[in-house]
Amino acid sequence: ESSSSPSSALPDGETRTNLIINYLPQTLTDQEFYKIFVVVGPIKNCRIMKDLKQTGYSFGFGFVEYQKPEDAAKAILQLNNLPVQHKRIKVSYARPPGEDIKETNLYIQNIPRKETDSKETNLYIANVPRSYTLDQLEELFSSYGQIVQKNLLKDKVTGLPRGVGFVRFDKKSQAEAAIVGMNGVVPEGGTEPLVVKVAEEHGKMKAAYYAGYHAGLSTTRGGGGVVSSQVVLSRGVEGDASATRPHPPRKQGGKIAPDRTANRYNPIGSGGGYGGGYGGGYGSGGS
DNA sequence: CTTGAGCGG
Repeated sequence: ESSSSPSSALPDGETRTNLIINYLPQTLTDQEFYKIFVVVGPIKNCRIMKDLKQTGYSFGFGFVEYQKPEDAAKAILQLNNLPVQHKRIKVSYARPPGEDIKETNLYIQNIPRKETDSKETNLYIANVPRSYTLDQLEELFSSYGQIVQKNLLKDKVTGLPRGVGFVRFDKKSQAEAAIVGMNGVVPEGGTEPLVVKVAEEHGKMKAAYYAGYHAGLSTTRGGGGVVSSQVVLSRGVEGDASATRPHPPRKQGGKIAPDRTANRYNPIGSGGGYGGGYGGGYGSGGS
């Protein structure tokens, strides 16, 4: 097997100081966040990403930039999978902002520049056969790329499968290929053609609500965008030529449903101007 | 019958 951990390990001898932390509990505060990671070494900057536009709720991930690369590496080893409240956080290298292709031995041309695209990698899948397991769902889509996250919805009361699931790919191109390849396909063990489209983003307000952010924002309009500001000094190589190996499942019955894959809308009203913007970056904590 | 949260600044 050729398992290359995408974000757990660095390509070659590259060093990075910037980490992305996933699966943060909604209730985790910036202070707690900082305290978890500062034990490894001095932090240059860290931040939990939040939707300050409306609710201020945590997106459930954040960034930690160490001053020293060895501390970043240490943090991955020591803090990845660390139980925090009801979750286990994931600590991995953040993607470098820019892409410097160093041609060492090879001439590389026409490399898609932003293949590391991060948005719209999450797919909504309906008409999943009720008998399917998570693994089967993954298997159904695994030929299109690395699946980084998956989920199958169950009925709240009965616990029975709803025939709706989600699959998140590492790259947008993989998700696009999966839509083209799987939308309208009747999977084995199923009777209806799958509906595969880019997932929308609901549940954010709900998450905020449960997190206790519902102070008084029903009519409040203070859009300003997502919290931000942090320094970056990592730049590196990422000659990702990951395989999109062909292993397309067969389409059955020739019964391909017409797809409307361009149905995305943003349920969250886009606010206007800037509102309350408080920073709150941690770091610069000397020894 | 679109979840929980995998990439900003």
